Amino acid sequence: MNPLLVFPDPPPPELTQCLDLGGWAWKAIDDPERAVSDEPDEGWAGAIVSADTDPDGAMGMCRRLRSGEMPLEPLLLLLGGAQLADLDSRYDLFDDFCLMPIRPAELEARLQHLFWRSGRGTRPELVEYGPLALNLETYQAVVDGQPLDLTYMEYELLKFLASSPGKVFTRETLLSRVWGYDYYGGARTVDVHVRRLRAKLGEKHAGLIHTVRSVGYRFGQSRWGI
Amino acid sequence: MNPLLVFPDPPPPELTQCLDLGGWAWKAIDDPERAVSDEPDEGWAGAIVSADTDPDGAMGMCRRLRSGEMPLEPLLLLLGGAQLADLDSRYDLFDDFCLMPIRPAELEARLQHLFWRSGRGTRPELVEYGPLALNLETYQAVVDGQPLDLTYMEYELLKFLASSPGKVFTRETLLSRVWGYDYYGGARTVDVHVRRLRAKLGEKHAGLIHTVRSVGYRFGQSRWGI
DNA sequence: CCCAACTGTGAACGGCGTGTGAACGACCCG
DNA sequence: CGGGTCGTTCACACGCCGTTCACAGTTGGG
Repeated sequence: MNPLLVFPDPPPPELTQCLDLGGWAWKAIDDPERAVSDEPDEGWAGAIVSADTDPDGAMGMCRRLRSGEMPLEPLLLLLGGAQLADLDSRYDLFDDFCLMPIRPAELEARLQHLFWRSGRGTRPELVEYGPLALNLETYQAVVDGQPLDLTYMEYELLKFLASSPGKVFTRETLLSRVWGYDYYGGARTVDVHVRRLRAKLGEKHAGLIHTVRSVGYRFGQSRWGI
Repeated sequence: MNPLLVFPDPPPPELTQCLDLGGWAWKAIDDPERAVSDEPDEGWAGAIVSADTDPDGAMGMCRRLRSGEMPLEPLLLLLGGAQLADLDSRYDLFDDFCLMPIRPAELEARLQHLFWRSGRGTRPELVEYGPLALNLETYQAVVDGQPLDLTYMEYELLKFLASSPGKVFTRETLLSRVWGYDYYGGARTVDVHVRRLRAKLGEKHAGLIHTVRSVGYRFGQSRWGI
């Protein structure tokens, strides 16, 4: 997922701890200018501004993030109970707030709720390996920036393989995990799908899927560097 | 000001104390039916649902208040820290939540923020994507400057799809999010509505709604990342 | 070097998911 | 009560896509 913009730098340790625990990507920024210059290619997923150490700087940061031609959303404000009075008639500067000290479960719920509200739902999960990237939300696959036109089963198979790079799967395992536990069909089905996947991956990347003779298939380099 | 609907009856004393202190008008309701029958002439200003004594009843109340043809907004949910886990994927049932025990200043700020949002809202009143534009206030849809004559369900479906361009939605997801969480009906309903939407969008823009075979539907080009 | 086992490949079949037209039923309005 | 609108359901046809098969190609061991 795109990283969250976090202010200030360094952020409160209890905040970073919660974010890391929840699996959120984030990047701390101290200077409003950096919000633009250091913006990731895919843009910010949102922002968390902590007002505990530098309230004025925090509110200034909110203003800057909201004033541009591309207002940053969603924006979560962290503050102490004593700062609640300062919020009056400044409701345009943030989308939600959370009182310190942080309760991890509350922070997580507020983030989830914010992303749900913003229409993006929960964060899109990505599966990446080298030149290959799978977006589980849009059902899109990309190699070297080129989108792949995969069918449903091709996508599911590639997703399963790429989720465990280096691991060898037997045909039986693939059939039961990708096709379904109760699936009963020929093992050659896997071969054919692998062949089509390699064809669509292109000559350059067909080698991403290795054949392990007498065993099955493996995605990506072996973990032992073979 | 119109009164706030408060659940349950009687509400927690610390809640009524806060509301009275802040000068909010309110009226306690214990039966979801009463939400309609006892509705003031001017309508409810919003709702506060407390889940501390009867969590299941509270969630049921939220559902009822949100399911009608006129969903009640804004809705603030009060709950204990232990109930945070139950919120998962129920983010459509409330607009904001507040942890117990209540801190008066926080409750006040959340109410103010909620009413600010519902008034001039951070909520986008426009949904735009390429040649398509939806005016959420006037329920009007426009493609290439040409107004579309959409029915209610067509509009809701298009709005939901266009709010998350690129994301693939299963028919089940669309039924639960557009038609309602408790809707039970055939998945082919979605197909027919999509077909009519494509027809009204015209041959030129029918492709805005893509079919993702074996999965569902997607609006717009699949953008990478988001 | 030879053979057996395994895998890649092309083609063909068949199932199933989807598009489409039409009909039904609920609801509103005159 | 009758006409119209809108949402839902049904039946059917089409075409994609998963599966299977036969055969050619490849690998590795004896």
